[in-house]
Amino acid sequence: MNVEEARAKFVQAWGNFGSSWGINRTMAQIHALLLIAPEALSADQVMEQLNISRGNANMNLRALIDWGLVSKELKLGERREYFVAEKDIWQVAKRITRERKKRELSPMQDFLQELSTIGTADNSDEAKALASTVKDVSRFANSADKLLDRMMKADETWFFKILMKIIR
Amino acid sequence: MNVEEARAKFVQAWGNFGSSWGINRTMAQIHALLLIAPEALSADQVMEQLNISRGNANMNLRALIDWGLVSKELKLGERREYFVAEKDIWQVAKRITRERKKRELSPMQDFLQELSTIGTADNSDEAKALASTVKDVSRFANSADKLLDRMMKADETWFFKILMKIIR
DNA sequence: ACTAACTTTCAAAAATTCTTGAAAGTTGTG
DNA sequence: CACAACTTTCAAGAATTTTTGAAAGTTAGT
Repeated sequence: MNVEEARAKFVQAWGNFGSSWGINRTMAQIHALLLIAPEALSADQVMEQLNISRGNANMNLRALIDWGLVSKELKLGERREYFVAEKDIWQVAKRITRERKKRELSPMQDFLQELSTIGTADNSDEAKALASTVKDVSRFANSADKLLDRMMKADETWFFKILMKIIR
Repeated sequence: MNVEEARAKFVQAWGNFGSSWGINRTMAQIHALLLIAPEALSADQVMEQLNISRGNANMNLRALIDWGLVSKELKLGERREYFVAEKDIWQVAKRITRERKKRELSPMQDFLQELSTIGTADNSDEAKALASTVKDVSRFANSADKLLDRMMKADETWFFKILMKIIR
């Protein structure tokens, strides 16, 4: 396997991986492409290398910027925008965690909070089972929330230290 | 909000939550329905409560069983199968983690392993950038793998203890 | 072995999500 | 301002994923 093949495979694999994680295939592929690019790439280079349309490239690049995974880079005296990926994997993990937490965990917590205030007047088995499940899930979600917050404040060294302690 | 509304909202919300986590909406809704059901439900009851077809109910119930989140329950002298969800949220989290790890993390690790063996003969910037990214991602994936393994062996009490230590 | 009571399968339809590309928008330069 | 060089938008089309429902399969009881 030569380098070109390996690069293509990496991009492909990262795309599949991403799509099983709620990040769409193209967005993940662009991310992969930029992760292994020695230099910043223009939108046109991304379009050409992945064989995707201008609109698609633009939309997904913007999404990557939203997530904090990619940033624009301007070259002196050039009109065109270039893009670079954050290369530090620990930063990447933290940013993905932050976005997903915001989009998925927080709304769920708000919702559980809202549900937990329903009338305690009803004594049916249905009401009891619901209340109990809501309480358990809330407790779990709150713990996860705290854990992720702490993770995101930590630096990589600290993270690996904790990790080592946990896995002995 | 009465109990019926609250139950419906819970099922709905769990469905959305699930679908942002690679578990399809109906599968997550069935799971929610069973989580808050005081008693085991038959396939027909699930179909009726969620307004879905027999095929759909059957397929997703089977998937939930595959994931270890639901089990069949036979009532004496009855032909029909009933279904119950694992109610312990910690168990639920562990089983979801186990499945996703198996389906998503392991293939990625295998793939990175394979890529890491590519010829070190090539000295281009492209080759160096790829090798470096692959190495970093591998290291991260291996750590995550170990952490998750350990988590899955732990019991809930132990988990919360560690958690408290981490989040102080 | 036959039937009735269920469960499972799967090809086609529906729903959802992603992609395209052309048109509209923006911005730096002469 | 006018133009060229880009970037952004978005409605329509394509691709993918999910759902349906009827037919086929299974199993317990007689």
